[in-house]
Amino acid sequence: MTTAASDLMFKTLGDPTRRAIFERLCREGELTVWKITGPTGVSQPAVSKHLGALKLAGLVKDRREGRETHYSAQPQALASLTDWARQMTGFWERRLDSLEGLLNRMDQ
Amino acid sequence: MTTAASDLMFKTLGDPTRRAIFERLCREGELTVWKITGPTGVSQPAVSKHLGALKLAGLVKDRREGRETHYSAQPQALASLTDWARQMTGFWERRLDSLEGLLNRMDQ
DNA sequence: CAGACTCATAACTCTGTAGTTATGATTTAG
DNA sequence: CTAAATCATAACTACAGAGTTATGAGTCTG
Repeated sequence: MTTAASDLMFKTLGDPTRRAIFERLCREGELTVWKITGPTGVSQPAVSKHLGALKLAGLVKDRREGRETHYSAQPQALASLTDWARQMTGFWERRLDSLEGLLNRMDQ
Repeated sequence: MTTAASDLMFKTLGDPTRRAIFERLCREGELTVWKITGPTGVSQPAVSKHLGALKLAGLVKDRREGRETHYSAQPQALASLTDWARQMTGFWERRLDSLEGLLNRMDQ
């Protein structure tokens, strides 16, 4: 049960600001905290906290270089999310299949 | 930009209780509010509110029958989620490709 | 019709957390 | 060495929302 992983994933990506930061890192690649803070509309400490949460969920990694920290996205982490979705759809389809089977048996 | 759809999706599935309800509907199929309330550990009004949120996000549909309401999962709605994930991974890979191309050109 | 059942809504409380400002720890520049 | 720059942490505030109880609306039973 990877529920624990996807649990943290959903919780982390639930916040719009945090998700916007992650999206930008996916589009633009590695960025410093300063550059990320720019268009977000929130303060630098707020951005740092969001980056900390994303890192805790394994969605980003950081690399210190002098006095600046570079963050980059780790989209592979989204696998636990798509896995969960696939699993949910699977349960649903299997139910349809068994229903179909039942109807077929009733037909005979 | 399907950001609006996936925005609501993430927000809705962000709550553990709500996600547990959705998972159960995927596994067990159509259920009444009463049956859903059972193992959740929360009150019936709380469950009703969660079901309302799930319905608003298009993740479940309801069917009234006498004095009881039957809810069932709509896993197709998860498409906007996996689409978003695919898009994010796509941005990332495209960046790797262009980096690779750049390195190749520098090699020559 | 009276009463039990199922669900939704209203009104309210309370906790989690996203935001703030202030400050400290490092690092670069002059 | 002093000052500016970059980021993280601490302490605090404020609000969204998940939970509660109480109640209403609609439905079946006897």
